[in-house]
Amino acid sequence: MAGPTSRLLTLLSLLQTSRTWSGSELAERLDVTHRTVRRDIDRLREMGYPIDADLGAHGGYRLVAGTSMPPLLLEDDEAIAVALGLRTVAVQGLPELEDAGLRALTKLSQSLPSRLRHRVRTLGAAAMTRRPGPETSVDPDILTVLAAATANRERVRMAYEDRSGVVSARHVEPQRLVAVRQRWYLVAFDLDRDDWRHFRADRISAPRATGARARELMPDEDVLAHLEHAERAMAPTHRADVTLRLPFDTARARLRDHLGDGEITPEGDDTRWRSSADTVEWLARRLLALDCHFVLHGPQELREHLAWIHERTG
Amino acid sequence: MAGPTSRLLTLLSLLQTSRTWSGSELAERLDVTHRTVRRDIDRLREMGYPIDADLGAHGGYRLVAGTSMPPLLLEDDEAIAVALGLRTVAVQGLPELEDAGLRALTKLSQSLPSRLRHRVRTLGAAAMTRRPGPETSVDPDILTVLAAATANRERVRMAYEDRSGVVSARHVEPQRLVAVRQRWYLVAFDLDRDDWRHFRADRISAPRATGARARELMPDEDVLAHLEHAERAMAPTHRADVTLRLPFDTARARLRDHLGDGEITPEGDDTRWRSSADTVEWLARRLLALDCHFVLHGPQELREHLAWIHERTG
DNA sequence: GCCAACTAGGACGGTTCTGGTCCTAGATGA
DNA sequence: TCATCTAGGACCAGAACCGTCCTAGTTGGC
Repeated sequence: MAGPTSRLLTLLSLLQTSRTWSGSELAERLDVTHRTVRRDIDRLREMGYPIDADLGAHGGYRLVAGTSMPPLLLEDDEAIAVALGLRTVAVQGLPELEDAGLRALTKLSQSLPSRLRHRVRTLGAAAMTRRPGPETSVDPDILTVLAAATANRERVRMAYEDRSGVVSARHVEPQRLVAVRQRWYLVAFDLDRDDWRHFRADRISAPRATGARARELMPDEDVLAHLEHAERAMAPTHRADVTLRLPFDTARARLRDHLGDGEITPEGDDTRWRSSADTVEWLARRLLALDCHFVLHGPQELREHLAWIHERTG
Repeated sequence: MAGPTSRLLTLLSLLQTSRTWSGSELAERLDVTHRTVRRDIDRLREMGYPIDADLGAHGGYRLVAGTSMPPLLLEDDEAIAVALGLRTVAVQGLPELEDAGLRALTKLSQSLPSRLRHRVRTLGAAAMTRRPGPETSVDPDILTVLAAATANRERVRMAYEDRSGVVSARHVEPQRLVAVRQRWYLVAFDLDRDDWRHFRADRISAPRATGARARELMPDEDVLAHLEHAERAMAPTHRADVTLRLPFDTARARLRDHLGDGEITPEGDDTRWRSSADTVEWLARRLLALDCHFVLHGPQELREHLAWIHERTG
């Protein structure tokens, strides 16, 4: 609590409580003079965190939206809420965001104090009390272990149940964890079988990082190619056909890095997009997430579903 | 980017990516010497963020779980994922956590850059494509505006639709925003009617803080009393009867600050709890969130639902 | 229309912190 | 064994920090 650094963090956390603080209040809390408080405020502003000040009587300081995210300083229960929220996003989130959600969740889990970790686990179980849902769901704990091991390039031991229901112990070097539609796949080098394999995350149990470093490396394009056929095996049941009011390049950029995107072709100034999925809900979300105008050519179920959403969201 | 403070934040954000970083890598990234990196690491450790180091060749630093949450440094897409996750937690989350979720969401929304804000909104709409659900849902944006105004003690103008469907403009001083079961209520002083009122959040539209300070103040116990009868009017349809394997005081503490908790009475070393709600799902979650052993006396639907959960979660 | 209560920011000077350049010690894997 | 890491002490010049003065400008209330 001595240096100016931790004081700045405390100051930031106070300002994040979304109320105004007068200089005197802050000075008292931080145990420094008014002058130093203002110098600290200046410093935060220089660091890019915009702080508004109300002049005059009853004035004060307030953190407002800027151009970049300030560090989030969370209380215990807030951290738990964030962790639980991220579980739902990562496991059954929006396309394009499953990945970000999992990254954030891993980040948070890594530094989550153990007393909170336990609460997240029990509350997480409690939160699963709704909607069985057709989607095969994955335990978020398993996902975070895999994500951490992948990022850290550590070997993993785990149990895997293959397509025919046989469970076997595996020793792998994780290469990439990727969401294809609403399923998570781990692409890894299988040390026993001495070859690259992909594993459906919902069939993995009890994974743990061994601490040993992974050695094998696979270029990203090979990872994608490797998943292509998992992709095909899924036999999606709905097929959307849409004209996006987006230039081809923009459309391709927004769809970048996702599998199961189907065909993307230029169509005048617009882009034609044909994509398939298991549910119209998923197609609808994918489409809305693109955040652009579009003309839907089919199928009818998707059109109805979009109309229903439109009606609900105003 | 000059001072040691922003360097420490950068260092923290690097260490949060859940991989190990060698001193040289960090030195290069932060543009300082090895020695300084180690001094920075020491400083972080002194501030209470535990950093593990692997000795020897291929060693490196890694942030591990400690006793308190380090500031979360999020990328753009991660921030969006967190915001979306929190929306679901706050709007239809677990009892005891709706409040924390909303606090965190308000915190984050307040400092969310506008370019991200827009994306959160469209993606949020896309995420609502599932399950109409019986619960009356609230727009998270409305909740955050109300929460910020309440925390900041600012007056609010809004439109309100009363029980009979009549919409009127209101000018109020928000006092407290509280979740009773799965509904949010705003307790506020109505400036036109010159009296305290409570408003169901899902009937509020287009709220905006005027910037003027609120003056009236109501003690917390009065707020609760004021909501009591909203509470009664709800006519819950399920009534749980449970013996909690918890001392009376502990049970009361865990149930503290929540309305609709029904009766809590001591029963030997345990505690008897009778509570009602609209859905068995809610009762189940409430019960599981207590994280204790219990004996269920009824009703049968709840017993079945708990069995189903048990089966699903292993 | 004045005063109290705020933010904003300059000048000064003693004290502390910072961060590079030296070291040496100990752990680890190839 | 050696290369490659972390750990940490000693030194020191320069930078920063922070309290104690100031003055200026803004706002709301009485």
